[in-house]
Amino acid sequence: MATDTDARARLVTAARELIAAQGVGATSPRQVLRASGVGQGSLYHHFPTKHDLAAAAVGATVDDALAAARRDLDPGPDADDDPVARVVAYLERPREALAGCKIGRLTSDQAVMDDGTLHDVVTAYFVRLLDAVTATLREADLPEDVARDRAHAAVAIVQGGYVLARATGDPDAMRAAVRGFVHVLTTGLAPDRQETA
Amino acid sequence: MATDTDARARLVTAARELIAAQGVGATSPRQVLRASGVGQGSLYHHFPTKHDLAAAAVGATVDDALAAARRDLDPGPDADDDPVARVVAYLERPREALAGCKIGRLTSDQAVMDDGTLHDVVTAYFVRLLDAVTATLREADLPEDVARDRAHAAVAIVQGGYVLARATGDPDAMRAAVRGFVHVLTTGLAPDRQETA
DNA sequence: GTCTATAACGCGATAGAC
DNA sequence: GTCTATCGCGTTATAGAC
Repeated sequence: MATDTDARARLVTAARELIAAQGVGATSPRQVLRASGVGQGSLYHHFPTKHDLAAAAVGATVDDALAAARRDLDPGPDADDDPVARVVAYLERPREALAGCKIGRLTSDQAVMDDGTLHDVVTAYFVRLLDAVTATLREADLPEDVARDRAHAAVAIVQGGYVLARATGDPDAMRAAVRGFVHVLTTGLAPDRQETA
Repeated sequence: MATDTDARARLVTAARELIAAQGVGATSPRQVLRASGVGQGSLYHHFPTKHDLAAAAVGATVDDALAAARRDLDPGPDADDDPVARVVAYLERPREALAGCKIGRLTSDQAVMDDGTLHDVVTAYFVRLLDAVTATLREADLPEDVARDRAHAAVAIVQGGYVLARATGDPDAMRAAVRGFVHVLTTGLAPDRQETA
């Protein structure tokens, strides 16, 4: 049992790292074999097709990412009480900007978009993330449609920040986008702070 | 000469469409051959390697995209005089959201990021786009650093909007992100319009 | 300048021994 | 459950005739 779990876990871990760096289409089962140190027959025993391996890897990454977002957004015991401050905390969380979003990047991966299962996993991640941000903003007494639009803007800033950082090769491009958005977001809600940051 | 230009042009046109839909890595010279209708020897005569073909295709796409952005942002004879209105026009320009950004998507394409020439072309596009938006916002008497941050936010909204639209399969996700940003952008600058849209 | 034929390689997947 | 060997295919690129 330990052997079983170990080989499987090592395969998934290696697949997650390779897929995060290269995408699903550009990651071959052979690369996963080399990185995990597992034999070829072993891989195809646990994961009959590349699809199965990719689904396990992407599913685990999505679960981790959603949990991280909820830690920023949910009102915890030692978390900030102000809902807008929690959204700002989500926006300003340190990220490996040059690596790109492990999930958002899959949006450009034909192997993912053409695979119903994988596409659904990516869709579910963003739907739940947008719902969580929207719910947080609703706590700030924003109307439903305004909260939804603002949530879309917040998530888009992070995703677009990744794109800008990778494109320019400068991690600060993402921080600049977040600063620009947070500035207009907070000055819009509190006119007394307008144009002072 | 007409034959020469024609075959070359057809190759580039076909390559642009395929690369826009699939990325560079997932687009094979064979696909370009089939789509363009030219022969194999012909392709390798005009473009000795896949790199050369991709560079010509991506370069042309970048040139077109920059020209389109400048039409929105530059103060033309019949364009809006208000610089912020011009940035809003850039943000709200109709886009094929579900197709993704032809250039931004290349940021997740390993074949592009690993190729110095292609990477440089993508970098140059975003640097010039950010400079153009920054310059436009500077006309609105914003300090340099605020204008730069806000320009990063504006471009990130578009790029992130593409990601959200593709991820959720809903073109309105991009429009929601733009609405959310434009709303806080304009209410932040004009307190009298605050929370009324 | 364009054609067909083919080389050399990596891919995803399978077979069958152990 | 893991191994090695191999299949059939698509890839990028080249060779050499026309």
